[in-house]
Amino acid sequence: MGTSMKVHQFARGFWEQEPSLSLGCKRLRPLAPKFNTNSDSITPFDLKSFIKPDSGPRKLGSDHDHKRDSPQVETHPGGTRWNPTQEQIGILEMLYRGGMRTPNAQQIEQITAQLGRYGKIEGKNVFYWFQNHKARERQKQKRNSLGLSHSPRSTQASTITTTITLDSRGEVEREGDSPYKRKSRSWVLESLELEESNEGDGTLELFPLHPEGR
Amino acid sequence: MGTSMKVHQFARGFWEQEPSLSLGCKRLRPLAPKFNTNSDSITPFDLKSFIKPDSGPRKLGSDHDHKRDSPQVETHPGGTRWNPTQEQIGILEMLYRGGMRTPNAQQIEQITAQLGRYGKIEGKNVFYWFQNHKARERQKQKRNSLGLSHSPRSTQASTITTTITLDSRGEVEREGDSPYKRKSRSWVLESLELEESNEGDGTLELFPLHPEGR
DNA sequence: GCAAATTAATGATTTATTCAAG
DNA sequence: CTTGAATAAATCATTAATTTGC
Repeated sequence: MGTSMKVHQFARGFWEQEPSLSLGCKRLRPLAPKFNTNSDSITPFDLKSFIKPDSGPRKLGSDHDHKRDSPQVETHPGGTRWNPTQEQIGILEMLYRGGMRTPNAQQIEQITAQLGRYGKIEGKNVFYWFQNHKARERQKQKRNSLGLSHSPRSTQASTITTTITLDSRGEVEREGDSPYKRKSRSWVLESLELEESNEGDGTLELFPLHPEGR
Repeated sequence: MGTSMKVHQFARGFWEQEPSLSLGCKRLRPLAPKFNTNSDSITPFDLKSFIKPDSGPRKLGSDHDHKRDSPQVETHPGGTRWNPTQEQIGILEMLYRGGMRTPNAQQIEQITAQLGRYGKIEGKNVFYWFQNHKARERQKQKRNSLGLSHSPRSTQASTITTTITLDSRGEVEREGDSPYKRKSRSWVLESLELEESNEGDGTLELFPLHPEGR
């Protein structure tokens, strides 16, 4: 328990050499009397340790039985993206209409748990769904208000406005009315089988959690 | 897959507390209304549980500090935001100039480990640093090219050419010329001392990892 | 010389845009 | 075409550097 750190990733690194980039980009005000307090045996910063060992690009999504993770290259893993079921979508929309905009960590956790009953899903899927749905609803609305005077083509009639009764006591935030409120972002551990061996070899996956804004 | 979705722990963000006062506040968990999830997965999906329980809507705006120390302060012991030391900045810049743009999970992990020698740092700090630095270098450059479009004076005479020894074997990718490549985002567990078994929620913190793109 | 007030940097979040799988 | 996924741009918020008045 404390400080276990393990990663699971799926990407390759990038070491690009920028020829010019230049611009010293030094801090303009380096005058700060900030000194590192520790001065013990600081290794001279071994650059090599930063080199990407290239080792572990992992696939994500469907995790097959990679007992010993085969150094699978990052080729698109099978079943890459989430494919929501009807129930999942329905619930998500219900929540959305109920006023939920950008769930926080706990909420995502729970939503994911619940939706997991209807099909495979991860926390980040929920997160992304809200992000996308919010954005797209907004842009759809904008398009409507603009094009409305023009061609009443898009049958986007009647916004649902179901206003579910969930006891969102005063906390339902409407789509556009929040002046803006900022909550801090939370970071959430997503999951993953961690039947790892000792030493924290469990692969973890996470997702960020944006509380919402503007 | 084992399909054992392990769950998520999460860490609340830092909520401003006393802007000026410093004192080791214990990290408090926001204490979410996370009721027992062990109610089996047979729950018919309780909508209520999804409603924003509060969990930290930070209305702010011109609002100032309230003195009320709600139990959800959760200020990190050290302080709120990462304050890089000179060494850390130096190394990061070195890496940046060396071509690193958006490190992947492993890289961040290592960088964080190394930089941790010089001061407190978390993985997400590294991640954010690269994001911000990249963006700000870019905008600085743009601003320059616009304002100084006529001065042939390239103030940056000699490119550093330090050519860090990292054996970026064939992995060097250019900044702007990459046609485009997209890799999936990775999410990495950052770590965390989690003590305080508040109903078994270890606080974990993570950071996302973008491979880079475009 | 110090400390409150001001300004400049920059860490952290949110939103908008883009890419591509299905 | 729809939409999940990912990145970049914009924005917010906080800390440091700097200035100012004593």
